Amino acid sequence: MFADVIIDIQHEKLDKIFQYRVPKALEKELEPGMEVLVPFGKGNRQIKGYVTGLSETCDYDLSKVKEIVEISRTGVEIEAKLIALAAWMKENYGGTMIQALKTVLPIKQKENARVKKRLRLLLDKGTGEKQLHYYLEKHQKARARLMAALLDDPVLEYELVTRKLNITAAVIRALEEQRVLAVESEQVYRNPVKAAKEQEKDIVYTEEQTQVIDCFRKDYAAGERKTYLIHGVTGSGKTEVYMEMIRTVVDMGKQAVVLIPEIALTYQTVMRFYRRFGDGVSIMNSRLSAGERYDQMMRARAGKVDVMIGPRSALFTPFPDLGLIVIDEEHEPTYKSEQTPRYHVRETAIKRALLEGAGVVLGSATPSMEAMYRARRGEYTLFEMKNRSRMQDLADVYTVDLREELKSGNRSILSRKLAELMRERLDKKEQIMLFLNRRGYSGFISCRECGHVIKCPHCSVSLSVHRDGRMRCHYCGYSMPRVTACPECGSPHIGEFRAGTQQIEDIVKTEFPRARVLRMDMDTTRQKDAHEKILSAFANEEADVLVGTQMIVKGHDFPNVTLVGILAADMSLYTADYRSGERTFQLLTQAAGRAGRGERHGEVVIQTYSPEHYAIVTAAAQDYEAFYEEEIRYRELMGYPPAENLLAIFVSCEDEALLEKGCHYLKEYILRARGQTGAEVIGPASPGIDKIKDVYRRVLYVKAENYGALVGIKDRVEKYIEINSGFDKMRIQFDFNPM
DNA sequence: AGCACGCCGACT
DNA sequence: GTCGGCGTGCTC
Repeated sequence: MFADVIIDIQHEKLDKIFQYRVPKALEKELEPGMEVLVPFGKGNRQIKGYVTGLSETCDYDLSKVKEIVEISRTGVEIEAKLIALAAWMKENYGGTMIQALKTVLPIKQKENARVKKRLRLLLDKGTGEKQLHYYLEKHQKARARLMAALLDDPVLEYELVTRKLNITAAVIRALEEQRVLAVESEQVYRNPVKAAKEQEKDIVYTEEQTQVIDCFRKDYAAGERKTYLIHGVTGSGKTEVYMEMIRTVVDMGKQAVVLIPEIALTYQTVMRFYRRFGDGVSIMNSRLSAGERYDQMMRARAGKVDVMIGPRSALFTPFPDLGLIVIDEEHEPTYKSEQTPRYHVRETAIKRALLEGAGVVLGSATPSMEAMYRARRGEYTLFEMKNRSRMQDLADVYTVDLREELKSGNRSILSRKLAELMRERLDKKEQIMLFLNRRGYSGFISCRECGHVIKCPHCSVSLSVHRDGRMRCHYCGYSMPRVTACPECGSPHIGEFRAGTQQIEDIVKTEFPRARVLRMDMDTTRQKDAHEKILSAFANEEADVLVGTQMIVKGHDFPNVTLVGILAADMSLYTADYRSGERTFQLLTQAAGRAGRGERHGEVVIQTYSPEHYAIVTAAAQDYEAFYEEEIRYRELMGYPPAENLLAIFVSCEDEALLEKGCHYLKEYILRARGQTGAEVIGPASPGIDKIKDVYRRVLYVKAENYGALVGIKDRVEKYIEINSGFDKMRIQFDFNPM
């Protein structure tokens, strides 16, 4: 028997799998995930490694294969479980084991911490120069080079020295022994936020909250570990429920992970957890350096942390006894990784919970179609929280038909209704948010008179305009020449939808010269902290109107905002993918939730060319159920997730002709390999942008009811491209149920 | 990362 | 010749 082992050394060149023979005595015992001691290199020095897999065959020169020395018992089970999770991720999302391990294991991130290694000169200027002359005399070029650099700047980055100055580790070690320099590495334990634990006054829970908490406690005490979905409207007090659940597991000596979309990780949220759990809370965010992040992970591993709060990556916190995983704002697309392995946090969290005997809680005001679908099928336990805990009523929502505006001669981006309400607010000194939803916008064609949008006849998604003037489907590759008149009503007012935040800012300034306007988009937030600055300026009422993209709808509470204008709901409604309706509903619901968070009543204006579209009708009525029913019917009809499963295969290559050929062969192969699974192959098509940095890109979609069938196809495709050298020059990536 | 090997200039 | 420094390549 042979074992695949990864070596616990942080270096790129060793970042691969080594095969070892398994001694007969260990055959029974050895399992993937175990830490082992293996001989390595010329001197057979013994080092730590992790077993990632076992096999009967070996594809390396047998005479060179060495034997595992022993199973090392020092490494606790923590890593073993995470490695098992990595193996599952590799299997279910594609990519290599190394890629999976890198996303899962904190040890591998240590190399980032090492980047922080520095060299410090220990000699003063005079002695240093003498030393430099000595090296020059002795013709010790490398040492002289390093010495000269150190005299210029007594502290140098390790990385810079080895890369730019071409100095090997041997030279650095020699000078270190001579006490010429010291190698420093940052190894300080830090807890980024400190707060005294305050005794929070006894919270009074609503009936709904109590019911959810009690049900969870009962299950948990009975040893039942389930996945719960909390569908709770904004303001229903989900966070208190999470905290109470976490309390339950923490009191049992277990730990909890709380996942939050990066953007929602505000000071306010974090402080609430601090007040409740004191120093046992630890936070991960993108602001932390790799070293700090590693420290956090090590603190968790050592049992010094009870609750880890953070985005996606916090899911892999190496807790000794994980009890609960909470995923807040479960529907957020940031929970899907954009790098291989393209895992989804929801599915991966459920898998981790299963491996470690933990529970999972998903929460959202607008649950994703996937989560609700599973809940309806009984895979998750569903809780509904329909009442706001503080006495706030829902905002009034007006839908404005932009076609009517055009007919009555108003060509402005601000409808008469919106302008009128804005004037009213400005007089009352209340604040306004104008929201231009551009996420995923991809240049669709729509008629200004009747609202008709040009869609793919096969896939029922919008066609996108390309540079060559044709309109294309990003799923199946269907294309047609750009139309000049509306095929429905014959109107010539048909074209690409264009509007930017800049333009809107200008219009607001001309129409309301006295209003103070702030703009928040990619341009104005490029600088560090600009994001926070703009939001706090608006919160301090330094401006009357905030114009922005989707980034303004998350996080902060603005009690003085009583009017929210959604300028063009269609922008997200007609992005070229099957999730556009869902995304629009979520964004509109969230944006509407921004109005009237304080004492005063809020109003929302939704401007659209498609007021009859179900996503808009149901969002205006704040009716999730109705939206879900309509949307799931569309998904079922078209065979889109969650009704069926979709595998995207991205193929890229510098040679366009080769790429076309490769895609063709790949499609042929999949058609043969699919067998009786009933899988369908669509494409190849352009994945939106068909060329990045001179590398051409295509995408193939495989649709199947059964997820396992897709995994099977992925496995066979991986083997097929490995065997056929024709694919050597192509890069192939898999993405299950892409977002 | 850390070890061996081979190359090269300098010193005996 | 030999010695030590330095760059390179390899590790199942």
